[in-house]
Amino acid sequence: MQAGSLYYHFSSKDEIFDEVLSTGMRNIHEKVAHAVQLLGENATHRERIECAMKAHLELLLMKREYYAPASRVLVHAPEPLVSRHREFRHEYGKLWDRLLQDAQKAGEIRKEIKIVPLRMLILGALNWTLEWFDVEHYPIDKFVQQISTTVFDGAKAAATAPARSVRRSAR
Amino acid sequence: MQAGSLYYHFSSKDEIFDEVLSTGMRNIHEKVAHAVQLLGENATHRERIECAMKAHLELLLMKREYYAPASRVLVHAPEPLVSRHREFRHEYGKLWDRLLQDAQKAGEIRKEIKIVPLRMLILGALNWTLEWFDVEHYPIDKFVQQISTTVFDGAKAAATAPARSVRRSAR
Amino acid sequence: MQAGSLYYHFSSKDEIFDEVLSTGMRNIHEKVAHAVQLLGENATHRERIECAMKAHLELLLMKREYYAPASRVLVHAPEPLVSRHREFRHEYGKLWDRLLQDAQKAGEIRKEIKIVPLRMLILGALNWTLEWFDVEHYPIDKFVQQISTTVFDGAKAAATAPARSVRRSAR
Amino acid sequence: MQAGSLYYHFSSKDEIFDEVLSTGMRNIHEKVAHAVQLLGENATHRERIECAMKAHLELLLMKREYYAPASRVLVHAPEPLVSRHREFRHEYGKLWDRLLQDAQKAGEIRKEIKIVPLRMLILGALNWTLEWFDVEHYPIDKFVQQISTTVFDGAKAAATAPARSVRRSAR
DNA sequence: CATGAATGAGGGTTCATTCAT
DNA sequence: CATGAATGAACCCTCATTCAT
Repeated sequence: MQAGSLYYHFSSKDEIFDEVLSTGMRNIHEKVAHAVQLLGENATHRERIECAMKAHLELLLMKREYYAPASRVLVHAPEPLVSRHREFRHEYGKLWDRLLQDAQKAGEIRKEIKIVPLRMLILGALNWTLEWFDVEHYPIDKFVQQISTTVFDGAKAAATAPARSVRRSAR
Repeated sequence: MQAGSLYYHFSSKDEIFDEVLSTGMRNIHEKVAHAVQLLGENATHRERIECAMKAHLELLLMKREYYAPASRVLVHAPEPLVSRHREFRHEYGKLWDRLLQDAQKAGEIRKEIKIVPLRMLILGALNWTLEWFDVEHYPIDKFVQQISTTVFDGAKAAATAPARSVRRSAR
Repeated sequence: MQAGSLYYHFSSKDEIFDEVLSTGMRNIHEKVAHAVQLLGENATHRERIECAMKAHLELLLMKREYYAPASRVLVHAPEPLVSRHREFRHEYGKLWDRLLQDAQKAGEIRKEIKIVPLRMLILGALNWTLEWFDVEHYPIDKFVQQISTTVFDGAKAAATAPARSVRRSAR
Repeated sequence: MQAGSLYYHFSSKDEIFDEVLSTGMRNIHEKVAHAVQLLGENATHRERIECAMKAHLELLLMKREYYAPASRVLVHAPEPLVSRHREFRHEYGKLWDRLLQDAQKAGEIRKEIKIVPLRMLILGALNWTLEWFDVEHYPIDKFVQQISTTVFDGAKAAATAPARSVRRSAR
């Protein structure tokens, strides 16, 4: 296909951006929602969240050629498009917030944990994989499991000598 | 300053990239190392790690105008430059690995936790803030504290009913 | 036509150089070959050579706007292109050498005359016209005739008193 | 020396051109005049002309790094400079014309030969060497001798069967 | 006298876009 | 629908020139 031919289907590059970006966002949203739904009602909330992580990460890394540029390119798009995209992201964020809130309500996540920062922590860790994760040499599942373990169970050693005891200095 | 003026100081756009990218990397490395060192010997490992998070995040977000484009631009740089940059990242990664390993040796992080994925989780969460964090409306410290709490202590509710026990049927 | 438009047809300035230079060379080669061929079999070798001179000179000077820059520009072209061009020149040189050799074999040029320097003498004289010849004020034919007379018959006075004998004082 | 430093000595690039081009012209003029003069009064006119050819060619090819660009660059210079340079060339041309005319007056060159075209023929052949002559593999003297032989004695075979006899067709 | 630094015009090139076919 | 061709703005870069020191 020649460059000029695009303009029969789209009226500008930004319109293509729009199409492409929202498709990407929609795909990830749908895949994650679908994967979680497939788990059925009997899964624990933690299982659902791990399932969401896995679905998100898999799509991201399997379609890396698509998602890596897309995330870089968004910033150059014109404002109306960026807003629309933020909408989508926001919708998608709500999906995660629901997952996390449900877990919290069910007692699988502590009350003191704030949902939004937790969501950003998780999605940040997941999205950043585009910059470094090597699918060839490390299984996606394993990384998901490690995030889950760290985030849910915590990295801290079992409560022997409380690290707290030392002085809590510096700003 | 006019576009042409740059070429007195640099011989090509890529050389500017190189300078800019490596300066950015060096600055962050130095700032984090320096901040941790200032803590002194009496700090717990967790405190050192929180301090590193804070230093990293502060530089990233205070010089956002610099770091946001830089992270997007790297991919367009010519290979030799990208390699050099990976070196720097690697060096910086080792700084974090040392912090985390020391914590693990000191018993502040569980033996089962793998250091590299943990580092990637933390740095991913930190770096991704460039995409969403709003310095005006939320204090950096607080986000650092939340990451730390989640990552160290875990998001899981206190060990009353083990989440695992819930498992019944699953899909 | 705008500058940018060229890049639909060529991928770089050097490619344009290449096209332009080789077309120029090809045209001159073809025109000269064709003109000589049109002369038919009955022409003397001298006539053929004069005809080649005329064809060469006419194209050069009628398309001066093209050939004058082209000859200046070649030196700035990248090596592979320069080599290719030397090939063409070499081919063209062989055309002249054939004309001259045939004349020599037929006894129209003395045995002692070396063909290559003779060719370079003639082509040098012809090509240098780009620097000075004024088509408006002097007929091309006449210059060709003068070159021919000089080169074939020699500028020397008829062999009455051998030039050597003249040696007296002079200046 | 830095680029800017030139502007203490010259006020523009064209002024440097001017200096450089006229120096080049002057040098060649002087060298040729001097060489001919050194020959003394007893030389034949042909010897003087050969000597001029040799001096011209030697300077041109020994200082090729200078003369080759100079001849290409002249055309890009501003009009006043080009005019001045034409003056110099003209002066130099007169030197040659004198040599040739003297030879003609002395009977060493036939009356029918026109001096100016002859001069242009000779200088064209000499100057064009910048484009092809390989000093490493061929002696300058020998080429001079060959030009001289061709131009003075003519390339034509001794008058046996007059080439003329054939029909003088075409054109 | 020389240099370091800046400037701005212009050249080579890319790229989003347009348009006739 | 698609293509070949052209456009013009913008980018990277060079180079003649200027100027303060």
